[in-house]
Amino acid sequence: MNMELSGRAKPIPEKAQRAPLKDSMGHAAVEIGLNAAIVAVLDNEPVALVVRDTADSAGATDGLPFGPFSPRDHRTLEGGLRTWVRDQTGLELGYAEQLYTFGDRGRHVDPGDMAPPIVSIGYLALTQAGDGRGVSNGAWRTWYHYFPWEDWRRGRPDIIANEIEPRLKAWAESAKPSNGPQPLIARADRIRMCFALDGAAWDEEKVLERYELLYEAGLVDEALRDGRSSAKVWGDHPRLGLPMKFDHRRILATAINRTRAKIKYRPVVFELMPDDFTLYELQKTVEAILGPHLHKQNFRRLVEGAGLVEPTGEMKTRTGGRPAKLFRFRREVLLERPAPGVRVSAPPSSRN
Amino acid sequence: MNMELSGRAKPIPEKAQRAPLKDSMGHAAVEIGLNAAIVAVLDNEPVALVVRDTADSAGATDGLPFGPFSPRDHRTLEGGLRTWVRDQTGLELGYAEQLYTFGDRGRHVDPGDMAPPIVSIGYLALTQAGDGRGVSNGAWRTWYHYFPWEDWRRGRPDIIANEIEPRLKAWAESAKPSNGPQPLIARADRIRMCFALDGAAWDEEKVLERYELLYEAGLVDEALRDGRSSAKVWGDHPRLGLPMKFDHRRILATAINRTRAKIKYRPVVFELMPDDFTLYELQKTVEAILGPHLHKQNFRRLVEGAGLVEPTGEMKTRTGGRPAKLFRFRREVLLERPAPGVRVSAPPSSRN
DNA sequence: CTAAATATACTCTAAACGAGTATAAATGGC
DNA sequence: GCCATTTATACTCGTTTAGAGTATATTTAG
Repeated sequence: MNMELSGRAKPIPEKAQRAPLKDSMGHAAVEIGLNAAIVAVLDNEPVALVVRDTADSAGATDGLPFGPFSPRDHRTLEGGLRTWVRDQTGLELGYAEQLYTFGDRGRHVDPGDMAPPIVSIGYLALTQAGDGRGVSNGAWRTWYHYFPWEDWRRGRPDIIANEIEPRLKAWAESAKPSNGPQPLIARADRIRMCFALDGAAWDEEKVLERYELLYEAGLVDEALRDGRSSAKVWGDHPRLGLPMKFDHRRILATAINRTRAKIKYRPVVFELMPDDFTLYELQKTVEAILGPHLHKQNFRRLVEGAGLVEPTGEMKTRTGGRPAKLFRFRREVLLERPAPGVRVSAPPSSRN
Repeated sequence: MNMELSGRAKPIPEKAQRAPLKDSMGHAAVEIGLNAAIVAVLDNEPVALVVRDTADSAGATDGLPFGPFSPRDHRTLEGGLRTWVRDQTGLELGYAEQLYTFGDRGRHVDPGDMAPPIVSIGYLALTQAGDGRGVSNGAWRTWYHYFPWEDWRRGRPDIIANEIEPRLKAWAESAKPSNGPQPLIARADRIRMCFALDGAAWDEEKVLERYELLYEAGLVDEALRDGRSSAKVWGDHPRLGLPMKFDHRRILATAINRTRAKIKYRPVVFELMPDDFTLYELQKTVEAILGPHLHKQNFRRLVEGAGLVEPTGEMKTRTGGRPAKLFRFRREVLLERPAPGVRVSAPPSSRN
């Protein structure tokens, strides 16, 4: 709590190897990592705030802002997170919610690298990227850098048919002559559902499921690094998305997943918007998060009909066409029954 | 992992006072508690599995099955949880999901009592209460013992109008002449929304919000115990629900909340049901969780229409009337787009 | 045999959803 | 300044779904 309030960036804490810690009963105490997936929309592009190891830029891997939770310095988990984010990026967090606590991670100890915390708590934060106070450290990067298969803005991404489908199917085949207990859902079915193969519909809310499937199949770099996959050599196949430090990519997947789900039933888009905006800008922001294109006329009807916005009275000219009315978020919806999100209606034509 | 597999119950671990633990960088390591809210439906009554201090039965407080996470013994967080539950209650957990990680708890140190873990991870488990293998320790108790204001099965519970409303309104009044920064939502509004006052509709998904509001207002025993409320004396007012150990009541509130929400959009009711059941039994189970009565004819249409169940071909006689067809869960829905839950339609007449 | 209880099929209406058409008001190139 | 283009916004229409009610079938209790 007695940390600098300035935006100057502190280096990510370097940790020596951990000595086994025990309390008086012999129960091991563990170190807890706090991690923030900070999401924004920049030029209709969904982005996350990543920090980079400044040490060696050669094998530098992106990571999320993070730091250990120390009950002595932080009164609450979220408080600790905000402190770390401020120190590392200069950003003062607004909306933040807890995502998940991960504890079953690979114990990779890359010599020269930091050891990951045993347990890490992931948070989702939503903010405006271009709200004046920029970040002093770290950079906004499209989340599609890490999850190229999630980018359906120009139709089904090629990487699915070219890379993911064949490699996953090979993985599924390799498990066929199993004599042990069959899993509840067969690998082939999981693959089909996750990646919309064989006519299945694309579900944009399966971000985490997809990443974990790829991890399990050993197709993302983290799986090999953690020693989870049997070090299969995929020849000269390109890597599937950029890897991240520790389990940060999994946390980011959880964050994207939560954002996509929550935007539909809680008014969280407005955390990503400036105070005043046009309905088209709002729609573009929703589309940046969700992917497919929405029906413009219905979108405006739904948003206005749900009482989510109210006109400011001002107009925005220079839109390239007829000037658009400016709207603001109608805060009072929070006092109405279950404050709704943007009920989106994707045209079936945009599926697949 | 090398623990007994038998159902014999182990006592809840007693801990001495904690010595400050630090790693080589000076970051404090903390002890993590794993807590299970195990939910079932017994005779159309929603119940949770609680364990009781056997030490002194006088001031005995109910608690959830729990124990510390020790990375040495547990490979995963969930694995550790399953071990603790098995040891303490003899129950082998089926469906389980992580709820939330709590870290901002009161540091109450009641001499003679155990010290609570600094960070506790709550899990929700769903199971059948009467599935043969009973529990060897612990008891199934209605969750309305701890949350009487959630029991709307016979209309609005009296405790809201008689106890909660006046005390909360007094608390809201006491904050009126504040000169500091106003909170985003006024206390009076939060009270109205949470407890459906002044014509607001009851939202059965605000379980956690309600408990936390009562905690903040100092109206639940835990608040005073934690030193969070200014020890207001509420005279001879009855206590609002039974208190629980540590933050277990908050975890149970989170569990109820999640169960009520999830049952609507994922097929989780079936974790609470035997393999074969009638549609009426299914409806009664849903109503036990959600509260209000559903429209019978529409319920069956929705459930059948969504492809959630399929007839077994058998009939159940002795229902007190015409025999009912037996159904089973149609597992294939898990392979269809977003596996749906029971889309319930509460008649507006049952609101308020 | 009859009343009461439950199961289940079917109908009806209003609202919501998804998609399309029409029109208004700006910009930019010529 | 005119016109093609672009964007904003209003309105219509058919289909689906939700909510509620009616009718009928089949059992048990007495």
